[in-house]
Amino acid sequence: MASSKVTAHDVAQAAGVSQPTVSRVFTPGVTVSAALEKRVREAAKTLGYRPNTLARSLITGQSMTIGLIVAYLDNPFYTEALEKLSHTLRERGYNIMIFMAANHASDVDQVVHDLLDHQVDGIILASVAASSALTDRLRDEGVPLILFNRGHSDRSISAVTSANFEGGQKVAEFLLSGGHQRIAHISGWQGALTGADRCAGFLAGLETQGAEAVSVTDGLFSRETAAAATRALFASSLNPDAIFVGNDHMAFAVIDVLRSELRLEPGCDVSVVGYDDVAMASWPSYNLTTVRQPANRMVQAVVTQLLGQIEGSEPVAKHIEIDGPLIVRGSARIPQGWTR
Amino acid sequence: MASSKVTAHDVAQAAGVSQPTVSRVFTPGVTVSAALEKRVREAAKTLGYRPNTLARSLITGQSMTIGLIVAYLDNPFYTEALEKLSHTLRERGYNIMIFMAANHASDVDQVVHDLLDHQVDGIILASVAASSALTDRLRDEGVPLILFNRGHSDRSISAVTSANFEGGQKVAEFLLSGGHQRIAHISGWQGALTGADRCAGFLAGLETQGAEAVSVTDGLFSRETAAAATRALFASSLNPDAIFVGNDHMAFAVIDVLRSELRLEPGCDVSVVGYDDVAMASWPSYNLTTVRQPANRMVQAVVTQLLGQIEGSEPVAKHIEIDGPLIVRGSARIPQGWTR
DNA sequence: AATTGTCTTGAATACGTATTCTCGGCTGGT
DNA sequence: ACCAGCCGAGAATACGTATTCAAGACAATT
Repeated sequence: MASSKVTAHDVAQAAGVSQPTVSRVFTPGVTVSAALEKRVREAAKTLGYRPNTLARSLITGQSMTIGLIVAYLDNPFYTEALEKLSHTLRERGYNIMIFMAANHASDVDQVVHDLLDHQVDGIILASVAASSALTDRLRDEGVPLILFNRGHSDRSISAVTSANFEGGQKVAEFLLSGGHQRIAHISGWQGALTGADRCAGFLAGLETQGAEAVSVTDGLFSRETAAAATRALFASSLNPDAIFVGNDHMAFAVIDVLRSELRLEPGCDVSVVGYDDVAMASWPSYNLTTVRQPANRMVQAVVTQLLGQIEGSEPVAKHIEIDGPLIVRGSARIPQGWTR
Repeated sequence: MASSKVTAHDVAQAAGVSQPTVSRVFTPGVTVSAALEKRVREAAKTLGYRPNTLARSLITGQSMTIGLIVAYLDNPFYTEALEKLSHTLRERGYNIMIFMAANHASDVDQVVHDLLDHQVDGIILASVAASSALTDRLRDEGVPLILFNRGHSDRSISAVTSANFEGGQKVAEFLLSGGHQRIAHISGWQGALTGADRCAGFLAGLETQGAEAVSVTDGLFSRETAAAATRALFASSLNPDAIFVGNDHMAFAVIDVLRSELRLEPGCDVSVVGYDDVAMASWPSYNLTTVRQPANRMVQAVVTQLLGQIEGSEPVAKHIEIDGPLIVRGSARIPQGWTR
């Protein structure tokens, strides 16, 4: 059967052909006579030959590998995305080299360098910011980069996000239609465009109807920070009747505090709206009204754009925003006659 | 600064030395005179040189890459483990190539072959079963394999699990001490040793005290199946007063059904115990009593064992079981004077 | 029938690095 | 002062494949 290391030479010898012929048999799009191809394939099969991807990559310059950097997986939105990314890239023939990076620029830079050493064909940054030193380096190396769920001021680098500004607006409209008077916002991390845009859209949406938030706090995309913000909010005299939370992950923490510490029931005593629509949002315990980020379409967009840049069919960088609907559940009062 | 592709030859030329000297500078454990080393490092820095890992791997036969195959990430226990694995392996100088595989043997085989083509130094299977064809192939190639949170009857392949049998026993003891009379079990998938061992330990624990489960159903590690099992349980005349659920992920579904459909409060009307102690188990909404699987220690064990087999310091395969405590929270009645 | 062209295949080379081998120079011991 | 031994660096080679180049066979065109 298969011995430990079978090379193209071994197969060539067994089939009575030259090594390049073996290579041609395993290279799509290259033509070999039917007779030889059959001999080669048989020899390869009995010897258990499989081409060495490393050697192939070394010469073609294509590793067929994508580097993926993720900051954290606490937020299930990213695990969902990771799962879909993995499947989609695999369908397209690419592999994933994954790294977890703390969100410090130095750590990210280090990880990117590691990826470049491995000759990855492209890099996806999921919820991680890219320093300009880093983008310069990548441009220089000619390795495409794309941000997932993270905006970037530099339009020359690609990014896929949901329509965060519009999403924020939708929530504002929904809460105002519900007749809420004292609306608070526990925002996503303001250091990220994702968080800032949702916040800006929300505030703009309120302003359109002459309203204003009674409180805006940065929840830093963290459960603990959001929980603390909730306690502070109700310890003050503000007495909010609605809270828009920058993502579902934080919204769950807010609901937990409301219910178990403040004895307030979401949807009755206070309205809570999140952002993402992760699977857990539909679980009965939370039943969270939230803006859906369509992970499927976002992942498709990321893959299409990135591989387009790699393979040259879509060389120009793009910011892609994907619109998502407001999913109305029970955690926030539903306006009379709301149909949208 | 850095141009697109800088090779060791370029650096050698710039520093006025030979290519092998450059290689030696970047190979730990090889000695080069201080003067030359300095010249080489400076030239490398100004040119922006970094060694090409592919070329290095091709010749050394070490890719410094570990293949990781995961079945699903719905269960947060695995995302937690993935995060820790990533950090730990990176500290040890290894990279991760990740694949999601459906739990069909054919899919796993395909993925493993892809990994082998990439010359990975070792493979981790997380909650995925290994066919014997596959283990044979790996043994033949000399690539170490280790199972994470999955047992295997063949003792010649390594595996790290928690002490599932003992964990099940602990739950039995706890529930019996709590005076429960009609105890049901919604087990983990019986096709996996992990699920079967917990179940066996649990039943054995009951039997020790002359008790017996009123019902045992296979929950298949799935939320939907567990939810359906719960409904069936209470639609019958069994009227259980305690349910041991095969993992936390399913236990959350069970609690959701109990509370939102059956109007039963866990910890008062029914006791629910899970297994894993994922982060969510401590959230106020669930507050789940559960057996902790110490992800940290399990990951450490996986990495130590796998790298030991790769680097030859620990060549013999091992089954490692890691004991975890029962974490008592509010979802199950606490026996009088329980201190353990 | 002769010539042009196409198609197949083997020989040679390249990819970028690590390692073996060799040689020159240097140290240290007598 | 001489020689054994050692160390450091360059030349050559290897890793396993894809690709270029040249040559040969054969079909097609005039």
